[in-house]
Amino acid sequence: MTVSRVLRGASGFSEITREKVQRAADRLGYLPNRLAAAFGTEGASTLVGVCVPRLTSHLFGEVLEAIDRTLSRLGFQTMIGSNDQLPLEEEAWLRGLISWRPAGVILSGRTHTGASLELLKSAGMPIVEIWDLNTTPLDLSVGFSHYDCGHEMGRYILSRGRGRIGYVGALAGVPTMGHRRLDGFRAALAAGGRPLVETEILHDRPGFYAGYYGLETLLARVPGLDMVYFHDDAMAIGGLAYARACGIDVPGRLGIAGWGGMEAASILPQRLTTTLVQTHSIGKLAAEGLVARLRGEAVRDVTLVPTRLVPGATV
Amino acid sequence: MTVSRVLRGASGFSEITREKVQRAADRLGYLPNRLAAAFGTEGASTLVGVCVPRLTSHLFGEVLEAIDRTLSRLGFQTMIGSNDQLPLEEEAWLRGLISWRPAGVILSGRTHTGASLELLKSAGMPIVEIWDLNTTPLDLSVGFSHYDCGHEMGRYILSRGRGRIGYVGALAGVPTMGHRRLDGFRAALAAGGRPLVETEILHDRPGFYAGYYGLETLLARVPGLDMVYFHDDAMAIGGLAYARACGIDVPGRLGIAGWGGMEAASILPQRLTTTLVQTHSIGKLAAEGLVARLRGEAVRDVTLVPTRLVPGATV
DNA sequence: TTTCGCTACGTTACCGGTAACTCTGGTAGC
DNA sequence: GCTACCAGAGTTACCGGTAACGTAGCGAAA
Repeated sequence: MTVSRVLRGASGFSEITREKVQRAADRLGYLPNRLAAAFGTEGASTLVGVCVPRLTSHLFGEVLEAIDRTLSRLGFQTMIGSNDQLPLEEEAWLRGLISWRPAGVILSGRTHTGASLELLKSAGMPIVEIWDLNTTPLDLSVGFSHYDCGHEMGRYILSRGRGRIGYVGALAGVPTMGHRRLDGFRAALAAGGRPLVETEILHDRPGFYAGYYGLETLLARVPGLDMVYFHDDAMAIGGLAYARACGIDVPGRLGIAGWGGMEAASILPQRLTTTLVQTHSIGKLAAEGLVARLRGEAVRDVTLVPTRLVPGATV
Repeated sequence: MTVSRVLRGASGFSEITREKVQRAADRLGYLPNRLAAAFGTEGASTLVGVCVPRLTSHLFGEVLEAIDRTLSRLGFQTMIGSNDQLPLEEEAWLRGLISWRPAGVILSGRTHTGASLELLKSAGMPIVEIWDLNTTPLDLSVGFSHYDCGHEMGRYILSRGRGRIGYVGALAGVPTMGHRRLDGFRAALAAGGRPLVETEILHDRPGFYAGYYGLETLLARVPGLDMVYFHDDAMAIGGLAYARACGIDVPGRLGIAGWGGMEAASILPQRLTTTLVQTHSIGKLAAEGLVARLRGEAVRDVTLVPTRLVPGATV
């Protein structure tokens, strides 16, 4: 017990004892068994589960990195999972996670299966929903509104005098956040009296190729478009590449806008019109909020991390 | 015990009992406590630690995703860490990991501190070193030779008649694998009688900006270069952007080559000369090798995953 | 002197799954 | 009829850290 108290930094031992214990621990290379601690003591786990749609996305990579660094600085370990935006995958991962009795969990998105909700409720741990802000969160939410991103871009595009507007998306049939941006975008255009003319939503994951071929397909179907909004910057850059390859003048004949703020986008010959997201802040705030809740501190349950529309040279 | 046997799929129970147990488990929503299993029983952990340099790199994202999917398919959970290529960070992470008594660990790179080696040895678990192939691995190694990548590119560039050759790198002072590629590159050029003229190794992380400014700096110092090899594709694309911005003819006046195989590189106006890496194979083989070792199956301890130099239109 | 309160340290029990062992009833082999 | 064996089920102990409680020793207050 005395050893346990010393190594945990609890109280109830003398300075002399502390030193003796510390020396012995160092000499033996003693590593405490967190498994035993987490197992034997309710609420002593330092394990946090984080589920993101993909591990290959640069944006989510930044979020994940911010989460991992923050958690590890606060003495926690990160267990990851990826669900390809599929709630059923999330549920399966959650089942595996909860059997480790983690201290908390960070989920991306606010679409969860009924079974997931049951699991989360019975686990009784802090939950942070990130990325797509949930104003009525399960527990905590940190993020922004994808709908508003799309809506803001719609209004901006109208203000630039565009009238025949299309959209190129990805991951058709999957409840991805891009679809929420499209909803907001569509609503803004309709409100401005210039409804969205056509969409091309591929089944592929978002990426440069998908943007390239998506724009090709869309323009083949509706040649007269003067503006295309893309699922994200990677796709928009692909679209730009297609336009350049076809000799289509951007922004003269065709405007292009993306979303997400990709480093590559800013050193293109033309700066891409896009929306910047504070990935690092989201990850950091999510991790800090989770830990604050664990410590019983007061936490704001809904944290909006603002995005910023950056006018470029492509609209 | 009977319940434990049924749920583990061990033997020693009748079909009738199996069904009764299964029904009761389903009805109660029973989730086994892996913490208890891993804690109480030597070698029953299904936790695997994975340490990568960064979570924001697309290449490592692919590796990580392949690892995570493979492990999760085989019934394991992934605990991550990132070390920014710093062996000391790896050591700190390793200390935290081992206190969870994991089943195994996957490390990227083969540079480890003495304390890390001690920790790994005393933990006595399977270790997979990935990415940079270690022909005398701690346990297993899956990857390729960065030296050979650089060497092959050096020979290729000489074969294209280039003579005044420079290099733009990143993460100066950090023992990153890019430096090994540079070593191989330098050796190939020296062997061909056209030694490397100059290098510009930034302190920044690799990225588009770094490539852009790195090339600018390098050319300001040595204007007469006719070829520049970059740390990776992201930086090479940044370099291409700089060349385009300055009206430098690529590949006429300046050749550019990258490394890593980035999706963006293949839809640029010019296809980038680069080296493709089979990230997915590396991740999958690493995870499968780890599990095979855990199961006591025979495993090849060194697995070379070949890379491929792709001649583009920029050299 | 007695009692109280405090610090420093020790003892016991518990968390949940499972290895190792024990027990029971039925059956096959002699 | 007796023994050996086995499948199916139960019992006990253990993993290591820590909450809860116990105890010794000492100074201060009554």
